[in-house]
Amino acid sequence: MHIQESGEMYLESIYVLSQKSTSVRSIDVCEYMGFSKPSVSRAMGLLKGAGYVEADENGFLSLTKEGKELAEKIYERHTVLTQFLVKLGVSESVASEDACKMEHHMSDETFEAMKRFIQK
Amino acid sequence: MHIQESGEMYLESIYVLSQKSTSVRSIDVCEYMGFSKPSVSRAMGLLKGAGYVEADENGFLSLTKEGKELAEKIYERHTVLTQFLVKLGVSESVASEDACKMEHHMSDETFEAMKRFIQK
DNA sequence: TCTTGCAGTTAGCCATTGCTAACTCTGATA
DNA sequence: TATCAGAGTTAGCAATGGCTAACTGCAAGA
Repeated sequence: MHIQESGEMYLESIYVLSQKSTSVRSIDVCEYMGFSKPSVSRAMGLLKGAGYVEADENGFLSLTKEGKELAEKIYERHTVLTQFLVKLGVSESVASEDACKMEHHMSDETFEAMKRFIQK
Repeated sequence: MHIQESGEMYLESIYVLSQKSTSVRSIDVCEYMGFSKPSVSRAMGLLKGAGYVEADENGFLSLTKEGKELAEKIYERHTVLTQFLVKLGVSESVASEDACKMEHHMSDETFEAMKRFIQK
């Protein structure tokens, strides 16, 4: 199942919020991402349909196995890319900001090369 | 004047084509980018309106001062980013492909850091 | 009980950016 | 001269992904 950059951002947000709190609702995603309720509602519907997200009867969101794998992948890219840029001399805040944008636009090969770089 | 990622790609294409040939037409941009004539036609209209591109009475395209500055900036990012990734151990073809996507998504600060890295 | 407020959904708008179909215009050739 | 091909434009479709307005449904407090 193909997923867009925006879908990756939503998954990553749910993943991050899940680590800070035991329950994540759509409204938490709204607040975290700065998007409106309808935008998040539609995105959740799409991600549910694609099998990445589930919601229980109270509307609490959780990632499926596939959703979690993808979210972890993106989140790892975010953290590695941030560290990588900081190691290159970029300021912490700009590094995190750029990581957020660049994380969706690189191949596994490039990512692995950056990972090797920060490990040595 | 704000410009989208797609606009940057069009400017970069015109810039690259201008260096290979003395005259660049819309149809050359179509062939180079793999887009249809209407897509390129509309993009040229927008870029003309935004003051980045001009066309003479024969339809030959040229970049304005602002257009050229922007195109050069993007093109420099492309070449520096490609070299940077190759230096990190990424294969030439993947480096160029990723550079094409990432060049639109990084701050000046990150770009300068990458430039410093390849110079040492 | 009635009302109020919060969470979520539905309907529909808008911009971006690709596309095809079909048109115009111009210049070259039969 | 008449036709034909190439370049460019216009009109309009589709998907993506934000938005607001307005709705529903529920739970808690007056």
